[in-house]
Amino acid sequence: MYSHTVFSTLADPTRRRIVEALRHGEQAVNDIVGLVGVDQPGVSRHLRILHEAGFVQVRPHAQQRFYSLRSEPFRELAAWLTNYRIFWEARLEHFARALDRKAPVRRKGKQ
Amino acid sequence: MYSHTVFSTLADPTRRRIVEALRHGEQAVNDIVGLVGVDQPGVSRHLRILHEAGFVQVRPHAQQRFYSLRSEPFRELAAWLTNYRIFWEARLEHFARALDRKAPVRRKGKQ
DNA sequence: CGTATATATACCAATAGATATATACAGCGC
DNA sequence: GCGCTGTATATATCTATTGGTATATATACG
Repeated sequence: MYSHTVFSTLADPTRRRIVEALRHGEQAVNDIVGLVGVDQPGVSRHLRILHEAGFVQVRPHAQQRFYSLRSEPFRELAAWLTNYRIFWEARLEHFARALDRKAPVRRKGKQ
Repeated sequence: MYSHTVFSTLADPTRRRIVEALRHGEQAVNDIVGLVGVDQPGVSRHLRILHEAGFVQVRPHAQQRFYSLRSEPFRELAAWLTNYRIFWEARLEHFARALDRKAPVRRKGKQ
């Protein structure tokens, strides 16, 4: 068995497409199949990896299984990235502005 | 030839250790060897991949080559992560606070 | 109870990536 | 010029992952 990390999980382009497909809400497996262009067993295998890595959760309903994203790995990624924030500081303003609603940034003209 | 993405580049733990080793400034190849626990040719091969992926730049000096981090891939990663910010919003305060020096967050006493 | 549908798993061939060993090349000091 | 050190590349081997086909399991429905 192999334990995937956040990065190795996202290293596969098919899995990134699946994550992308789940961005706006939960999807049944077959819906995902139609979106990512891999056959159903392939999608199921990737979903298992995504599940083991904590990226997705499942909600069974009838014969279908609805997958949706979990937040933890994204937080982990954000935390990792924080260590390197000096390298994308130039874009921090952008970033910060994205948070406006939640915690407005005080622009002080570069101080 | 294989073109690595930001994620597949970081998928390898040795490369993450190399990036980590470069976090606080440039290092010569042999210094990195001592830090990451892989033999020198191995480090060189990983450095090549990191270079091709835009993670590092080189400054030759005498026989040594000093490697240092570039910002672009980190910005790319941050941009990707932005699409999923709804998933780590809970931690945004933390995040935002990390920026304090640059753009202080207006704490509204949790509102 | 039997059939259809949705999903998961097993097995396979092909491929990609990692590590180590050996080798080549370049700059420096003597 | 010669050897020494630092760095890069080539080769071989090994392991892990991918995607496909076929099959198994589970739930719904008539």
